[in-house]
Amino acid sequence: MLPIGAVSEKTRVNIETIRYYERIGLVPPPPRSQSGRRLFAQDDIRRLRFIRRARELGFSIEDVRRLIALDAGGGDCDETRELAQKHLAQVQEKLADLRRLRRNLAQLVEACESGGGECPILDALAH
Amino acid sequence: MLPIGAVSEKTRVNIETIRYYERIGLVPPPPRSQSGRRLFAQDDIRRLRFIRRARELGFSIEDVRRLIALDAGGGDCDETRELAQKHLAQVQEKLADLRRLRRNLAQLVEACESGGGECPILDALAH
DNA sequence: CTTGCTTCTGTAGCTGCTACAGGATGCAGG
DNA sequence: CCTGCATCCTGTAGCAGCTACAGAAGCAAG
Repeated sequence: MLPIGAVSEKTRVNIETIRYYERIGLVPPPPRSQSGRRLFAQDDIRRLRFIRRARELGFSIEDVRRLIALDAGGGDCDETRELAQKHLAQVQEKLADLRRLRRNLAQLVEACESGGGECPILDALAH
Repeated sequence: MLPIGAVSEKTRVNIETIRYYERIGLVPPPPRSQSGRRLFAQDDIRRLRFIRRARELGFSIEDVRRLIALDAGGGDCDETRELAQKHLAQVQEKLADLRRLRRNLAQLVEACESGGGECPILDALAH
């Protein structure tokens, strides 16, 4: 049974974030020492790592909740894949948006570099 | 002089957002009618459009503030370009991050599609 | 006069944390 | 045993950039 600081190091999840996850019910409230300090078991550490990896893959907290449920429920691969595919599609969309944005921005910067009278960036924003 | 609803339509900036911009000092408080309703002039409309375009290019509110100042100050092209370049660099970074993310996610989904025993996605999250 | 649209203010909510303040505990050295 | 520092606790507020109310008031047409 480890205190929150050690768990934070082991899982690379911020202390405040661990407490936050407890507050929103993403991890179960761990037992406490006599003086009221949290004491985490191996299972909690596993779950926190699971959460961190899912977050690193960009899943929302709500998605993480579902993934945890799927994992606990024996691991329904079809549902899991569907969730991941949906998320992947959103990532693709964001990528497309960001690429458009980059193109537009790069064009303006380029126009700006080639000089001229009025600043092309400010000009584009104004008209 | 137009009321906020008309301005919202003309600029395609949400009514609530216009009021929000006024609150944070991004647009100056317009004069009011006798009954206290905002009345916007052509200049306000221009500024709101300017802001919308800058926001669509992904500039932060603070950046927009600077862009407005640059525009008002005669349009220093060097400074404007620098701002835009910095922003462009951030966009590129975000793109790189998102591409990494997509790769990882796509790999998992693919592994999942080819079937097998344990769900590869849940497995990856757990280990 | 009534109906229904617009606008007003002020406040709370969203996501996912992060950063305090102000207090209590735990542990190691002297 | 005492001191001092690290760790932990709770509760609240802040970040970005809006959006969504509630509850009141004005305005215009029929």
